[in-house]
Amino acid sequence: MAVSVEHLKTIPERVFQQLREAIVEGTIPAGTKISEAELAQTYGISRGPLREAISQLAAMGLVERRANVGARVIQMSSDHLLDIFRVREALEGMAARLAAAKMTPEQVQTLMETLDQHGETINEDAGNNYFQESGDLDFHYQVVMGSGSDHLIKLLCNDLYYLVRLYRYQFGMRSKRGPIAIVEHRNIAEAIARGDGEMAELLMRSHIRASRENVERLLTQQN
Amino acid sequence: MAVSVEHLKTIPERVFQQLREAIVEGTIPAGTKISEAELAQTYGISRGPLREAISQLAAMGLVERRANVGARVIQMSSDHLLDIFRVREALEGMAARLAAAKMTPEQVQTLMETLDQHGETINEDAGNNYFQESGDLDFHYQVVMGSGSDHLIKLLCNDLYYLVRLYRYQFGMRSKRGPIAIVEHRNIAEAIARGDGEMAELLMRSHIRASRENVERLLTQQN
DNA sequence: TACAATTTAATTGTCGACAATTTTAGCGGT
DNA sequence: ACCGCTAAAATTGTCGACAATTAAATTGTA
Repeated sequence: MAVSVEHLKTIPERVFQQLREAIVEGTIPAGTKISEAELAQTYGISRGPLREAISQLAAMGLVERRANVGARVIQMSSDHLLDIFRVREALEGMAARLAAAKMTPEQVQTLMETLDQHGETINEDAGNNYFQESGDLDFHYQVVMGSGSDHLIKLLCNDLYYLVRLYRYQFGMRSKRGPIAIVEHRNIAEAIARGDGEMAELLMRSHIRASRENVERLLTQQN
Repeated sequence: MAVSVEHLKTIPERVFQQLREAIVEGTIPAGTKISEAELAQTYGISRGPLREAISQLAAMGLVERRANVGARVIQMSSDHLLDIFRVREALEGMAARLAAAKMTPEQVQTLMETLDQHGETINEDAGNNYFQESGDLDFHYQVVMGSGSDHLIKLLCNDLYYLVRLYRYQFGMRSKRGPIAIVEHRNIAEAIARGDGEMAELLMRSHIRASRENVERLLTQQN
């Protein structure tokens, strides 16, 4: 997932992004203690900027910080995970509604092409969950961007989606909902394309709810 | 609005809260440049901890920060304000739905008593918007807490509600929806009390949407 | 050996000084 | 008087060292 990088002017920003990626990708495993001295040396910087980066990570919920003790990479509980789905259902439902009203024809066109591509990918390679999951976020990302809401974009694209990626790594569950999700995506996109915000929200919420219920099933049968 | 204060152990936390309150209350007016040197001297601290506090303010959207330039208190645009309402509609709708399922009888009891009190206050003193507005947030606060969702609580109570308070100061509009809002609050509370999550969400969203449309009207006729 | 208290070590929190960047002030030319 | 350029001042970014707190190790005792 390429992230626009143009202005990593300041050290905290750059280190924040690097740490965020390392945590999400699992390079720094869940529960790991974030040692300031160690990381400062690793990145060749002072502890000041590093602390600011850690604060940002704490603010978005990727690490938990306790005064005079330090920060640890969060390890997600089932409750925490299901909670995220509920917030996504609310926010992305609204995003879909707004996208139906505000997306430009070009954006809709791009969205459709993305879906076509996902459909092919899944046929060619039914077992590969990587592209599947990555593609899933791609779709949601585009819808949120299409909503034109700065707050929704910030909350979802800058915060929640990283938690989603983290959970996918930590729980590592293969969903098998891929083909169904593709169809649901297409239905949502068509509602957006015809400007039916009400329906777009309904379908998006239903889509995320189904995803949550699926995860809920996997969690209960696995414990 | 009393905030639990038990552990303002570290300087950044304490200063963050103080600055947040000063900004929301208008003590530091909109658009004001946040001078690090000046504030550090004012609070009698070093610039390090102060910068962390400013980062937190930037993360929650109360100030805007630019590298090598500094931070300024945000001045809310109409678009920004309406955007907040849409996010609130989505999040608080979900909060009400969850609250209907998870609120304890004691919490419901407290909620009802709060509403009784608001009703009296408004009758005694129909023109006083202070208690009205303050009471409004009180109600929403209790519902969100009742949802039991850590994420919703964080997003709404720790972030968005401060922006709401800020906008109420910056725009300073007297809504006159007070009596109507009270009735809407009561309907929402009753839906929650009887465990009807679907209806609670519907009513909450309708309530916030009405509030937004009212603000929208005031904005267009005033410009 | 197990446990508790005390001392030691390691880690986080805070500070003051220096470096880099931006903004302001001053100057000369047209 | 106005505009562009240069230099100075002010502000933010970064660093290294010290203080305060917490976690670990050691010792003493039952």
